[in-house]
Amino acid sequence: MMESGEEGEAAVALTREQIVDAALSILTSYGLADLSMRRLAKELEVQPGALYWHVKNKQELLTVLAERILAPVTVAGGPDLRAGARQAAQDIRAALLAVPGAADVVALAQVLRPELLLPLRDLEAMLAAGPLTGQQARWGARTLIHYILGTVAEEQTHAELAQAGLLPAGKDDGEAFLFGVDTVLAGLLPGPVGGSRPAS
Amino acid sequence: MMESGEEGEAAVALTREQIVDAALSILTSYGLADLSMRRLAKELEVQPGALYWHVKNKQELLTVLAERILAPVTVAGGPDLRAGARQAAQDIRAALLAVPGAADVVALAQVLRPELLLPLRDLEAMLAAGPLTGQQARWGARTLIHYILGTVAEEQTHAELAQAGLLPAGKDDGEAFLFGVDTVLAGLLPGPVGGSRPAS
DNA sequence: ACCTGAACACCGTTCAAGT
DNA sequence: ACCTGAACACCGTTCAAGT
Repeated sequence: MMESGEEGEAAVALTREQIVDAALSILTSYGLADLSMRRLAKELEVQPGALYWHVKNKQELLTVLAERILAPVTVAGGPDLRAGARQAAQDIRAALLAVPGAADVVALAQVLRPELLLPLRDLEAMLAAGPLTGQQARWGARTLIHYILGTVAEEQTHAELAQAGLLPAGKDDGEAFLFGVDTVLAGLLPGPVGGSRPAS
Repeated sequence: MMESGEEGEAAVALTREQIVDAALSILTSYGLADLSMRRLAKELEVQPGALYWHVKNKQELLTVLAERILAPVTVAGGPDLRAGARQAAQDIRAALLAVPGAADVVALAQVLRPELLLPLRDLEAMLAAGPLTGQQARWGARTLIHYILGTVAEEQTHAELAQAGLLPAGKDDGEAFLFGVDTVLAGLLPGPVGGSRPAS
């Protein structure tokens, strides 16, 4: 009843997809500190070396993980540039917060393979479609992205240490986050006079 | 000729200061990836376990390292708030860039023991001395700090990977950095009309 | 083509025992 | 008081050899 050529009790071949799925699952359930190649191999019931037939190394794995984490985010440009960028920032933050350690993983990927992180590129494209010069859009997007990754990385590190009992638990402060986003956007896209400083 | 009670060829006692000095030296010369407790012990010619009599664990060591890295920075408030904050941001960045991996070390310390990072607290105090409310100053300072740490962490990760041959070397982009700082400050402290968007 | 087994060169941390 | 020796429970990566 075997379909193709395999024999004996050898399991069907491990795939790259399975590895990434399992990695994301460990990350989601146990955090970045627990995501090791050996732990991952154990979860998949293979020897650690087996993983290296499917991925080049741990960095490459983290890079595709970053891509997956941001994949659900769609950055849509509307008529109001400031509102659109604000929404994008909020969506990116939400996607990151869904996965412990995601901010660190994405920050690494942005150095290693920034071209894979489409939502972040879309954010830049969105800003470039407004009144800004190309360089202003590029630098402005980077400013926003660094701010987002920095804030979320801090939140996630705090959460990780709190879970380990090393720190009291902190609150999810979306209000402080938006204050920063609005500050950057006000500096980048000055609107009507008097309305440029974000409300507290 | 021995001054006090020690005998034989036992070296003088290891001190916490020595440990921190050696750690900073490894960090400066070889980067964060090479700063392990074992490597540090080897450098000091002691067994790894000896370190744990002087420091609680690696995290505590990194925390005091962060304090030391930022120690040379003095945040001085002048008449022009925006200029002062700009200078502070630049000085903090310079102190971080002097030590590979410093941005990551400081980011960890800011979660673990933010009260030890005086220059970062001074930056907040400086903003609080202006027209901003307490919350605006607090959130504004955090926005700036997250931006600074995020940018420098990216630069340093890039440099580390470039040194390992995994990436082409990147340039020290102080101009892009200042664009971001000016953008945040323009959003936070809107000045005369028409002068609020940073020059490209 | 895909994986195992085994090794290499590491980690952080603890702790009895020594001086 | 301060440190050694030795262990525990891990890492990422490579690679000959097997199927």
